[in-house]
Amino acid sequence: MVPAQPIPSLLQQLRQAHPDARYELNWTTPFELLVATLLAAQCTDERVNRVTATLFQKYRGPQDFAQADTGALEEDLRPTGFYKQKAKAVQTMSRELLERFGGEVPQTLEQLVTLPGVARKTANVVLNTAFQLPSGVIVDTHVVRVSQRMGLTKKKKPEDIEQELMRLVPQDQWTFFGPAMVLHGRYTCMARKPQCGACPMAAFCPKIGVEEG
DNA sequence: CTCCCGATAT
DNA sequence: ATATCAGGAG
Repeated sequence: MVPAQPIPSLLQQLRQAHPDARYELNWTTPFELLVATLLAAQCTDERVNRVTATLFQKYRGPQDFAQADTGALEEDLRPTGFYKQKAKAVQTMSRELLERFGGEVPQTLEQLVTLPGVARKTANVVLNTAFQLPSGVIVDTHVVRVSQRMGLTKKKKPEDIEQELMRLVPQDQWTFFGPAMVLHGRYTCMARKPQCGACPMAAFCPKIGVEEG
């Protein structure tokens, strides 16, 4: 599909609005970012950061998560929601990381996606952010919503939307574009009450299906 | 498509 | 009190 406005100027405006767009999860190693991104499923980055601040002092690497008591880990992860699934995912992911990848976070999307709890969004966050690799475009709930509102896509499925965005946006922009769209969705183009009056991207938005804002 | 779940906005 | 937020697996 053809976007309402040319992509180059859209990217330029987006860069002006979010000059140093980056993912807002706190991490010090690729492994920590991987865990934090797993925990971020259905949960705000802010809450994940509160949990990981203490979590990463207690669990210093995949070894610690692999050997942890599952019940204790569940309690540590409780505030992020879906804590039983997440504890299981983090623990089995850590074990597979040790067994199959020598405890190192793999640097390809194909390998990352084989880990439990890791799908394209999580893999792209890790690759884009920790390794600066343009493996794909991060498509989370914000990017889905913003892309649709801006008329960049009419697709519904995140994977289809990612394909469309990868086609529209030059690859060397992907690691900027994803995080910038996330920030725009989080702070301006919100799901409930989009700030259309103060939106820097308004010129690129057909405002179709956007309720009063 | 349903389930997983706590936290915050309304 | 209840709706909404926000990914992945089965």
